[in-house]
Amino acid sequence: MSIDADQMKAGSQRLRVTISDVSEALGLTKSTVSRALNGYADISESTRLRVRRAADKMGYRPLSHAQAIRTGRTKSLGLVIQMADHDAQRPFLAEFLSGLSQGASEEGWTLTIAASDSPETTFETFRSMIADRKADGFILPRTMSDDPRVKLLRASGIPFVLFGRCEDPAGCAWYDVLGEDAMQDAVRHLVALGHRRIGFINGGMQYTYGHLRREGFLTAMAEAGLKIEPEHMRENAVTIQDGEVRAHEILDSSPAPTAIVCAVDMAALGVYRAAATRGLQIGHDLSVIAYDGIQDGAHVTPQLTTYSVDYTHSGRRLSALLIRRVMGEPVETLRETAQARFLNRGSTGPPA
Amino acid sequence: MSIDADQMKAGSQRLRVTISDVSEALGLTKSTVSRALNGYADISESTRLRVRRAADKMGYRPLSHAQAIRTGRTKSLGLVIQMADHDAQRPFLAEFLSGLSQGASEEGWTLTIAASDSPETTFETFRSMIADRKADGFILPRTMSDDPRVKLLRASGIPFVLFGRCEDPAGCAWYDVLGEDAMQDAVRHLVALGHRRIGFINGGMQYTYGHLRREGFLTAMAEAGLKIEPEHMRENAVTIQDGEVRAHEILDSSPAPTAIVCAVDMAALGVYRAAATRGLQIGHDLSVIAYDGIQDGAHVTPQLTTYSVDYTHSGRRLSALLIRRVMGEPVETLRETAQARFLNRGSTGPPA
DNA sequence: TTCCTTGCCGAAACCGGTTTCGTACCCAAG
DNA sequence: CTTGGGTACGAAACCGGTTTCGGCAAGGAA
Repeated sequence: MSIDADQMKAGSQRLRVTISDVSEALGLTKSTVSRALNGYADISESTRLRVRRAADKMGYRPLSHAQAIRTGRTKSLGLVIQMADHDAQRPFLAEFLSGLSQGASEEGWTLTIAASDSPETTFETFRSMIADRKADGFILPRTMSDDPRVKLLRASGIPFVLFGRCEDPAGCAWYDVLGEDAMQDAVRHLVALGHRRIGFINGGMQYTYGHLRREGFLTAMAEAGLKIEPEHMRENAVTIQDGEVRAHEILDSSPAPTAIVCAVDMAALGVYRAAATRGLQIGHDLSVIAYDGIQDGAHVTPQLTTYSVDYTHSGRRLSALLIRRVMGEPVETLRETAQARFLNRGSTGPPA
Repeated sequence: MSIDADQMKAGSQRLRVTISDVSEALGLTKSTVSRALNGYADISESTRLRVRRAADKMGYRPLSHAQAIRTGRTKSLGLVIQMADHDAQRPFLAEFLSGLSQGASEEGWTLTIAASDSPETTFETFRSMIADRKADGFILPRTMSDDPRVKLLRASGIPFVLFGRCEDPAGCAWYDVLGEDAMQDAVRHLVALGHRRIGFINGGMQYTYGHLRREGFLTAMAEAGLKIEPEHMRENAVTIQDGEVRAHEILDSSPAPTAIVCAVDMAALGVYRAAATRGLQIGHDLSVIAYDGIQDGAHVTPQLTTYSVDYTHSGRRLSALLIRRVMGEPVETLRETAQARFLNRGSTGPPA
């Protein structure tokens, strides 16, 4: 008869196995069992094994909130979703959450989330989660250049990890995908195809990624000896509508660029629309390369050439890093970056 | 000097106000303070007020995990996101989570989420969350006709609330939007415009909503004295691609319908594509009415006429209901339904 | 006056763990 | 044979709350 069966019979939770049950079954004290399971040095290897086995056999699972009262750690990671930019994060929110959850549960941790409808309430949400110890640390997606969340957490001494990077690295652990390298690579790709006039539609400039991707673009342009035309540069495009508007502006210039690099896929889909309106054929009259790898990019014609980010994996890494941070590892050892994967699809070609 | 200032000064958490601090400050015992704050009857109104005020002034916030050890309640709501159908839920996941979070935090509860990559792991995810008491109850979105999650939770005696309805209402609390009424209304609307041949593209038939919306459609068709053409009926379309395929199939029939009702917006966007391919003008050559109210529906031409569901509000109600359920209210009093809101936009017109 | 409620609060146990401290035991060194 | 130092575990305090139980004092009925 399994533990589950026992529990079911008891209705709900009567027969939960506690640490006392384990210790009594072994003729040891609670303290010994506790230290054995937590790997203390003053427990002999033999009893450690004995305890470990008995605990497993009896189906003992320590209650994290019972541990929390003494250790102060809830074993839960906090995430505050800012609804203000949920339009921008909508395409990968599900994958991202999935990754975070996987990374957390692999270590027996959980993911506690809260949503804030406005930037002002974001602060209050953090404060109350911190005050109530609802999370041991926080994941901060969409890092901004001057991020108030970072200031708050830094001042409060609460561990956190960025999805993105930070100019002032003090106290900051992070995971990021090198968007600047992707932008650079995109330009090189277009140059190799023969393009000389290349436009750039950037994403939100309040975020650090905006500046980084801009740098990447400019670097590659300079490297190729190409001139930067201000009329070919636009910013803050994170939706299809944004992209469409910016694309028209850029294509109104003369000479218009023969290719456009977009910092985010959504903007690129807007470029598709603008091109359709103008009778331009993507991949022929106008080349487009973007970044993110959202699903919709595979469902337009031609398929969008882009740099794909694995948001599931990103989430998993972020959770892993944050857990290590909460457990006391120094931030310096908790910084990872990765490269986006190039999806060479149909939206590029030699200039017409 | 505020509490926050005290805490900041202390570095991290040294000066947390405990219930003992409050009781000592008042010359009472912990037990009296506890009962006063929790509304026990054997505390006089005057001391209750005194305690309440002192607690507020001192910034006392009970730790939910400290309470949990005795009460057994974590004050957290569980949500397991099934990645299997995340394509279908992607458009409103953010709003939904936001609503859930709002509803939870309004009562001082939190939202704990986990993701399961496959239907098989879903079960395991629930089991481990239950075993570890990570949540006091669960929200079950996308209710299925024969839902294994319901069986599991019912058998375990764990409270839950459905986003959707259940044919066997035993132990089920729920919140749902009456999609069948919307489908019915959609048909009436089209009939009023003069349509006689109306097609129907349904969503996932494993879900209860599939059957309900089908009933709604059929009821209104019968009511209008219109014949049901099997060639005009399709199912299991939850993505743009699904909708596109189904639309072509239906439009290949002859006589083809002059209007199509879709159970989900995504499918309707597929109908737009099929229509474009065939040179049919939506709202003129072919009328379309759908359901969900996703953002994209406002960004196609013509704008999609649809029944809009407020997923934020739905989430908020679900949290509220589940909390009441966890606190012991009987399920019979915890069932709510609402109507979708008709967005009469550009995708309908009289038959050509 | 006495007795019995009733109202209101204190004392202490309890929840399920963790952590500090003390100590019995064993072995090697003096 | 004593002494010193680890090793490995037990005893008990502790974390921050909740809940049971008991008792004191005031008030009403007998």
